[in-house]
Amino acid sequence: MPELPEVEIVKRSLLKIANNAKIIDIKIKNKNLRYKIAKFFRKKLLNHKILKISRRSKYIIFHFQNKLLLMHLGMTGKLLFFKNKNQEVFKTSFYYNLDIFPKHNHIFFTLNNNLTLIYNDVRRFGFFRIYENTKLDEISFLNKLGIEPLNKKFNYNYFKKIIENKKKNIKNILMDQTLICGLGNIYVNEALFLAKINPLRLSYNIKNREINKIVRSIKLILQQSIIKGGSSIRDFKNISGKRGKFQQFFNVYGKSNKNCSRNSCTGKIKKILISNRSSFYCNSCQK
DNA sequence: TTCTTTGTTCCGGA
DNA sequence: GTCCGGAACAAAGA
Repeated sequence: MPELPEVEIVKRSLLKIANNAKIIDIKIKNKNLRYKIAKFFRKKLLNHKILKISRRSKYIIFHFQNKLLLMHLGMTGKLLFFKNKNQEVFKTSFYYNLDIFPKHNHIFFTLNNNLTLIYNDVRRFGFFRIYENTKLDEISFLNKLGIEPLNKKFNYNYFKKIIENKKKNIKNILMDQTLICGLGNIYVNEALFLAKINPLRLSYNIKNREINKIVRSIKLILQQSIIKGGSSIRDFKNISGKRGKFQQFFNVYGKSNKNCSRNSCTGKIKKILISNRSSFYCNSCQK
């Protein structure tokens, strides 16, 4: 499941390999992603040069002259990079125990640097959308997003203001993309473990030192994961062709009934549903 | 056949 | 009007 760190890795990979390249062909094998690929998609991007590639939350933005291409990877979206002689350069992938099947290759972008970029998505919950003569803050997917958690402005004071007036549990606060963006189920679970906070705690009851701890845990877990190359679970390869390793360091996600990994703790990892999402936490050290 | 997975959006109740 | 939780939605694999 691509969350902020994985999307950041994809962006960095794209920057190295596709920035300043011109799109010289596009083949669409399946239009039916989360939103149907728009008419004239190919025509609108053909012979356009990628001037810049940026990330906002879990979205990647390709910048062209007077045009933007917004990409979201959904649950299982990934990019494969091939040299034009069909040699695989590397791939970005995010899921458990499954290989990448060509039948899920939906869109092919041929670049003028001998590379072909392939969008592969098993569940087709990802999407592409083109915006012409549009500013970033006019895009509805982007202008409702909250603060980037790795931004310096995301700090104790900012977070305290967010949570003191809310009547939600802390897990739902962190999952709410209009407050803090880019965190998904995995990193929320991991950050709360690190901060020793029970995911069901109501936000307005959380003490000042705990607020501080949560902010620091979020930043730490995201930074660590980016450094380790994204957490992809299996088969993630970054620009150097190496797999992401962060998944080996999960402490709670998917660890139901396992012993707590904290040295001083004898608790077990519990799995509960919060707003219909699996939530994992230690029943002993997360208070 | 049913359940699970995700982020986003929509809707009803408080 | 606002806030919040729950459900729906997309597709496919187990």
